[in-house]
Amino acid sequence: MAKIAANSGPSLRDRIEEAIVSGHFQPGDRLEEVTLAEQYGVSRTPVREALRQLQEAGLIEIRPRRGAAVSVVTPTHLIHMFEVMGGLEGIAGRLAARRLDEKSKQEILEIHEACRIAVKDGSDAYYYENERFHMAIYRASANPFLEEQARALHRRLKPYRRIQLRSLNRIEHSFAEHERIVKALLSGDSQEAEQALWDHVTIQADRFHDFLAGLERSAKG
Amino acid sequence: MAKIAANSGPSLRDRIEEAIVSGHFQPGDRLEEVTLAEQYGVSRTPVREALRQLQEAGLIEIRPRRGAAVSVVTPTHLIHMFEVMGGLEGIAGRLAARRLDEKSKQEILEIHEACRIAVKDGSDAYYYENERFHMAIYRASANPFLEEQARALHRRLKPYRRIQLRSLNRIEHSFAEHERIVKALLSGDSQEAEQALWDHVTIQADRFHDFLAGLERSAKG
DNA sequence: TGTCAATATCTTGCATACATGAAAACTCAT
DNA sequence: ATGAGTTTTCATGTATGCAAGATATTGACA
Repeated sequence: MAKIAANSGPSLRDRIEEAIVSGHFQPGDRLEEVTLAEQYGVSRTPVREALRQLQEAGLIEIRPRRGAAVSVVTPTHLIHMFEVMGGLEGIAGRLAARRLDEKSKQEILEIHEACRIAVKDGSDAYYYENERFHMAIYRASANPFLEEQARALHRRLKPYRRIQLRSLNRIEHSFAEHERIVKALLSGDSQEAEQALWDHVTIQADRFHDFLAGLERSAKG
Repeated sequence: MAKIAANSGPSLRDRIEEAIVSGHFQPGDRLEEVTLAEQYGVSRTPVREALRQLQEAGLIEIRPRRGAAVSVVTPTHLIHMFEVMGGLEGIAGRLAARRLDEKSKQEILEIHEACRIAVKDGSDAYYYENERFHMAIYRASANPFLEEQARALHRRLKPYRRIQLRSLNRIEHSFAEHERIVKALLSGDSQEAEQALWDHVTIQADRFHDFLAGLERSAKG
């Protein structure tokens, strides 16, 4: 756990969250107030406040008198989270198909083309464009509350999405699913858009499951 | 703002949340740390921690150096929240229809019968049984993460649900919608269960909209 | 040598004091 | 009387001290 530079700008809560989703703090790591306070160059009070917020967001768990630790996410728990993500994206798609205005339409098409190019550039480029694609759909739902909820969960699932994008042919398949989504949105078919997004997201949970199973096999063999 | 008895048990965060959703603190009310600390018989530190958590949950807004205030929920914002609620309940229904085990099935049927009886007893009894009905569906989804998210939002929408239950014939209509939901769940029709729950929940947003329009008309007339 | 218990250390939970910035009140000039 | 500038007040943001509980360590005994 290297020292992290102290400064102003993003809130302490955001900075610790970033350290968690980026993997700097691993699941199960204990987060001691004094240690964090030293690392970020502040006192315990703001650290405590940040930890309470992260607890509310579900990223860490605080047990009375026993301190905070990064939430351990089991594969089962992860599948549950991807189901909710799929549900939220599904609603976003349902609403977006009905409410798509010219601006959002252009934005989604533009990002979709960027995705097409990124497919050839490999994992990192596609990862970035894929993120923009999903954010654009949230926005197109014309429901800021939904957008906020979706973004929060999306962010929390970030590390796991990155892993599954590396699996075989996943990028090509992902892009094909995007095409189905775009088609549904443009034609205003809300039912199809919802289903396409649900499938697109929950398949990631399946892929992650496969990934873990593969890990276990190679560890044992 | 009457003094609230201090004791141990539910966390301060939960107690303040209860005071907000029950209407003890109204939207727009400023929440001063020292005042709350006195009311609950603690110091500012735990109050601050609770406020940070409630901010994360969206119930209050904290602006730097300007303190905390109960979030003001506009009708538009409320509709957005009901849409997300409808989406979450829809997913719960979709999953529940597929995964319904004997225990959940019996529980839902039992509560549904209690609802049938409560229809005649009026608003308060039905309000209570209705809540149990929805919780049972969350549980039947066999997705604890979804259950948690749904419960949190359900709780936040509590006050507005109560209002709309008072509108004309709403209870009878609500119960008819429940029957459609139960039927879909029992027949394992996940698509229909999802749609039924979406309709059931989002119609509440419409009713609330009508309610507000009526208020404005009578205020002007 | 292994297990259990007593003690020591360490970390959290809460309270309080001080610093800082914003809103309100007040003064003065026009 | 009104508006701008200044001052004052007050709430928030942060740091630190103290108490209580949990974990780790050490030692005794079987």
